[in-house]
Amino acid sequence: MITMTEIAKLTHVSQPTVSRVLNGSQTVAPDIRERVLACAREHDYQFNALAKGLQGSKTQLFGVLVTDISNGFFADLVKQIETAARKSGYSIILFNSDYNPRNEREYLDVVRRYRVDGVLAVPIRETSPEWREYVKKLDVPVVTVTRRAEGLDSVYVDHFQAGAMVAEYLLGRDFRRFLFIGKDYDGKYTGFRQALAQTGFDAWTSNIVYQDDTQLHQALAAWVHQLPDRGAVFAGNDIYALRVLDALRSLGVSVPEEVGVIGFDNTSMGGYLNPRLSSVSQPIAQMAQEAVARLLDRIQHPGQQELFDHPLSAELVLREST
Amino acid sequence: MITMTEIAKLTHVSQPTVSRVLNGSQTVAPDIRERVLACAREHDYQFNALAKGLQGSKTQLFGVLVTDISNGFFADLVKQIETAARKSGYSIILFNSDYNPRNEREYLDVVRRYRVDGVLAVPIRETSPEWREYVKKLDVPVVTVTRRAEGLDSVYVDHFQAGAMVAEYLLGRDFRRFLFIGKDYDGKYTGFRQALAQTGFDAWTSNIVYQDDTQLHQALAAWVHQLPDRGAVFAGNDIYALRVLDALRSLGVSVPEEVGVIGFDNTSMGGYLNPRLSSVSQPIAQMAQEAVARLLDRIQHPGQQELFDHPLSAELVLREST
DNA sequence: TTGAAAGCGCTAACAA
DNA sequence: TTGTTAGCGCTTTCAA
Repeated sequence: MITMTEIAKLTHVSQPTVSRVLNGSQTVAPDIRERVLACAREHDYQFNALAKGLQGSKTQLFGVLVTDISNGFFADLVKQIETAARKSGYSIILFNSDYNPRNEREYLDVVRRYRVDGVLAVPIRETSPEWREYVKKLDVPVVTVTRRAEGLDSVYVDHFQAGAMVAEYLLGRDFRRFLFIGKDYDGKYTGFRQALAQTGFDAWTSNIVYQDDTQLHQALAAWVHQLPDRGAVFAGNDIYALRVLDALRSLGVSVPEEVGVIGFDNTSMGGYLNPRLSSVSQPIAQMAQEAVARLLDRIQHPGQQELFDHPLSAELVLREST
Repeated sequence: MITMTEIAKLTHVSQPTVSRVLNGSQTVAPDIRERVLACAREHDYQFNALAKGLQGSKTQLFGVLVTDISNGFFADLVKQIETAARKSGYSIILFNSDYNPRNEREYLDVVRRYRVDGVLAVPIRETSPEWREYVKKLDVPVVTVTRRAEGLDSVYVDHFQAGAMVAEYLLGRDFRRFLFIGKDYDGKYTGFRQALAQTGFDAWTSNIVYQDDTQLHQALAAWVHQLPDRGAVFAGNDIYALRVLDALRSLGVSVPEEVGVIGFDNTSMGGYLNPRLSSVSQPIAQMAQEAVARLLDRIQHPGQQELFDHPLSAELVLREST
């Protein structure tokens, strides 16, 4: 691939002059400019981003760490991030932690090796103080996406509030027993429970941690069986919801007549399922844009103090399943 | 971030010696090694990948171009590619062309700027001679994934054969009229038609290009209406299939009794749909691994002539929808 | 308006 | 076994 030095030789000017032309400096004689540009075009010159990044800090690269790109929600998120980044001339190096903290830690190192200008991360252990300390010590600005991390810039949806909103809605739809699919420390579940507790339904709600389809099937069967009232399942994400729907179908339980189901993330398939899935929608594009904007801001104004911590709100998308 | 030169100063050795230690050279005195390693650890040294890539060619970076990461199939593919690449110490720069040739073209330039060691691409216009010429002229090895590009290394599933397989299967299931959702130049459709033609069903098959749900709904309604026999819809991908299923449901058509539906890609949701979706499965992990292996091979042995063009075979995954 | 020179962080000769 | 030197491709002074 041709370099500035080579173009300089071919056009009989100095290499810095080539640099000036190619970077659009106005202080170059028109004839030289023409000659250089023509030569660059002819040889399809592409600047060496590595050399550029070597002295100035700007590599025009973001590191993007997600937990699982094969989850439609994160796939959408990455797509939006890529789009937003590209608009500012940034490319993204993608990492998939697979919910493994070891990977997450390793990728934060890799990201530094490439001297990325910033990092967008979907953290696994955003509540872990050690993790936050580690991140803060990095010499790269990091913005946390979809989850709030204390002391770090975060662009996220308030899961606690979203969970409460789901509870309120389900109560209004005359569901009286509740099952959450996911971890018990999940903010959605905390908010969900608390809202239910206020109306005295605390005792009627439980959670199960998804392991595999057989386990889910059995747990659901048991739960459905002991239902005195109409129950609702709140799935931690749409993938779980899809499986719940399938399990209920094979159990012969009608949705939403006997049991309601609501998902989380409002992935695009939801609108086409049978029954169509109610779900909690997160403003993915907005999150991506704000996160990128915030990161660019941090890059342009390093050393700024105030944290960015502005939760976005989720929205209920109601369909047939509730 | 600390550099080799700084470590050299702190430990009173020369910078190349630091380089030797950190690269595991055995020709360094144990005490010096210890001192240097301790210092590097203490300051959390991370080598500068840009500086490294600047002279040697190896950046340990792959460019990965896909058409649409938000499609579950490609999301899976990217995940597998990332995993396979990481095993060889590679990171990936991700690009999403959104089926826009202009983007594709631009990203091929960006990829060169970062001096990636190789490119894995899901091409949009793999049949276009200009595109192939352009790619061949790049000084970066490119491996085409999921689609075959004449004259380029390609790791793909034979869509023509897969389409023929679908035709054969559907005929065996007593379907007698056929509708393909997708472009008429799609290899799947070509193979599908040809196989049907051999049995005299050519006149009974047509295709529609998906635009939006309303259009799909109307086209399906018309098609269903004029069905003299039991018909089957072959969707170009599972996303289309999901929409077809939904449209048929709202048309009151029962699947698979009146109309069969088969998808393509066998994305994970298929097994949970109602009815569960038959689909054509592509060996994603295998494709990713072979593509990465092939690319590494090209990088290690540049200038090798023979092309890699070995189609993998697709597999029918039969479920309730047919 | 242009060029010469230095230097970013590293690897790769070559010398000692 | 270690250090010196040069150079990858670029930007950034500083002179001319």
